[in-house]
Amino acid sequence: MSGGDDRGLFGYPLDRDLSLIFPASTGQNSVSDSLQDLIAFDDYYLADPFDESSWQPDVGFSGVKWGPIQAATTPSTGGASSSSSPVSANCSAASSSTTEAAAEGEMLNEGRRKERSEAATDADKSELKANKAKKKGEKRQREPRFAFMTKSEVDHLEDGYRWRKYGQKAVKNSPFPRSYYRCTTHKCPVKKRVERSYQDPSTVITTYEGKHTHPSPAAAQRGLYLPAATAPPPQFPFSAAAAPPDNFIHHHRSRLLQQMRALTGMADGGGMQLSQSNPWRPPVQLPDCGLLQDVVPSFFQPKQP
DNA sequence: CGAATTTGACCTGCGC
DNA sequence: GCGCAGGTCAAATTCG
Repeated sequence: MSGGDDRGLFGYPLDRDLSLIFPASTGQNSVSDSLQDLIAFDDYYLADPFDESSWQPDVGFSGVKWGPIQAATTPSTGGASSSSSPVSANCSAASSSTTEAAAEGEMLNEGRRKERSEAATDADKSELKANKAKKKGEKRQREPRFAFMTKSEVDHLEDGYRWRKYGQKAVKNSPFPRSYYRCTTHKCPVKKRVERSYQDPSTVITTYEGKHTHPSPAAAQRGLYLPAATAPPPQFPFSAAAAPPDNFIHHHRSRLLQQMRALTGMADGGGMQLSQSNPWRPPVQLPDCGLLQDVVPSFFQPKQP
């Protein structure tokens, strides 16, 4: 982080800025503690949530290497022409496979259920075989994943969505188990895995997979989320208005600031000016598809003309 | 009593 | 083909 920058993400002094994002009820650490976390962890990210090109589409924890992110290696599935170029920053392209993958996964699960059921008919079984045959030769495609580390006492961090735990597994070379959660909203394909780092037990590693097809319940409850017609579902695990997981923005504050500066063409270290007419309104036009908007509460965003 | 969690079994993919 | 590890299912259990 550059020195001398005592302005927060939205131009407020840091304390106030972060408290806007993290209401007192959600904050576990003091702002200064969190900023220390930021410094400590900024170099140890698995993927940069603000740079889709760093999203690694098929990286399980076993395959994770800590360190700088390389260009995304998109899975080469049957003639896909993605080659080695980074994932497009285009929103629709980034989300295109989500529903298909979810449907496919559901089909496989359905097949398993039928297979296990003693009542499964021959017709069911043949249908299952057909499905399996269809799947054969197609490499199963995973949805993009995004992982981040958080210093926290609790494993399951509040992120505004409702999750149901559906599994837990022991992790090789780690005394801590990995928990599997699914979004409880009907037909929402998002899953997340939570595990504690064996290298630093105070650190929780959370991996999100997929994109929510609905606003966060927490946001809806507060009436902050725009209607679906005007606001697309969040492209990022966190909804626009819901509080992101604890420390998330704390950990990525420097990149948020960088991106904000890039968007505004502001020189590094320059403070942001707030609109006097509307103190809640940011002085910048956020991109339609930027991930940033999913972290920045919707009420910070300027209205479309 | 319904919802959520736990947990052992099972499936899949991958490396050898 | 075999074994291992990750991921998921679903019955049993616990919780509110």
